Amino acid sequence: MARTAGSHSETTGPRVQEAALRLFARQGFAAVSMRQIAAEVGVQAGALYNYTPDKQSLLFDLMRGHMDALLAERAARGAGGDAVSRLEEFTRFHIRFHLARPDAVFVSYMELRNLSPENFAVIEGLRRSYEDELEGILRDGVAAGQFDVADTKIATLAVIAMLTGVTTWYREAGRLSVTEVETIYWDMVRKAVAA
Amino acid sequence: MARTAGSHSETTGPRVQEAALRLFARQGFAAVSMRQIAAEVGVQAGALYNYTPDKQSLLFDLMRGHMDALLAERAARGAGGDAVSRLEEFTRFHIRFHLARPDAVFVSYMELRNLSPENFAVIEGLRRSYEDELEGILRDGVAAGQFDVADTKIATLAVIAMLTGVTTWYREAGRLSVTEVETIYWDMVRKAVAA
DNA sequence: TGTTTAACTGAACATCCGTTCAGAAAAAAG
DNA sequence: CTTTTTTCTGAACGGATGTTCAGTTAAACA
Repeated sequence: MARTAGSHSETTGPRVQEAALRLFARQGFAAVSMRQIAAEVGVQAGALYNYTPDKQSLLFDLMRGHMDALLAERAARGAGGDAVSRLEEFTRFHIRFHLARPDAVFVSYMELRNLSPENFAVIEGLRRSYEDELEGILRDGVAAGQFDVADTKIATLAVIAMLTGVTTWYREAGRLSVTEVETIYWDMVRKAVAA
Repeated sequence: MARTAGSHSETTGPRVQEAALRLFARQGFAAVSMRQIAAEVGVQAGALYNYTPDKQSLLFDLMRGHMDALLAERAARGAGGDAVSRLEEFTRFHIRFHLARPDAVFVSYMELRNLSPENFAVIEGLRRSYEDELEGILRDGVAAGQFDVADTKIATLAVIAMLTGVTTWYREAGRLSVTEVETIYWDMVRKAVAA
């Protein structure tokens, strides 16, 4: 028996990606088998190879998709105003974006070492360009006398680490809304780099 | 042929732990095989079971050892002074301790999901008690009017995330000494929670 | 309608996995 | 020296792994 009723390429493809993302986030890339992903989709393992050349590409495509979405949404926001308002925009955007896709964030931060060297270089480059935007804001603020940080590169990484950490504890059912969380973190970021 | 010359329990035991820690940090728990660890030690896979009941215990023992060392060294420091000086001590200690054991930090933060539920609960409890100490400092500072944070629990997690993030970029061969890094982070932490 | 095409099955491939254990050999004890 | 004990080997266990592929079936097309 092959190809049971109601199966279509257009729905199976995305479902493979969704199942892989969810499983990779919960168990880790190396601990998830192709048969497990296939079972989640409701298909035999061999059928997955209609949608991905191999397991490694499945991971890479998820990560690149996440980074592309991050940079695309970021580029869509207007970057006007002075350094302080741009930093607030960046802070709120980062929290909102990351809290909306906890699985993709988890996979993108935890599975870097499971990428092949070439794939790793691609993801690393995308991440770098995101960090560079924040560092540019900090540098502008320092030049304008609005910020005071000893080292803009370190401050960039410190701020991003602090903001991304929100994904480890935030739960939708919790007592705080995303906007409230944004405001609490913005308060700390603003003071941390203030002149 | 068995038991080649120069093999001793006293040296093999620690060597198993060291090899496991290094490999888990570089490849991840699930991606490392017992045969790989054994090869690193220079022994056959079966011999590992003289030193650990199973692979899961190997991971758990590494994590518990790390957390025990963290709490023990923390307890050894005198916790005198006002909230500001205690926070500075905590900040500098956290950075120094974590930069000294990058592999253990990496494993302890990345492999939590590979612990059995019971083992996870143990590690989580230890981590919680470490976080509680920082939250206590923040609460005291708020009560004394020295700090101003909207939510001490969130501020605790934000500060720890920021500080632990240092392990992702710091390299011993880099341009900054550990003490310089401590000072840069302390400057940001101090301002972030300041009244 | 019949024919083509895309999607999927089910079995197979070689290889690796964690773990066990009888037996061998070196070190320690007497 | 001989005996005991500890440490390790080497083979084996059942099962899981990623990936391939000939064959089957449902959908799309003519």
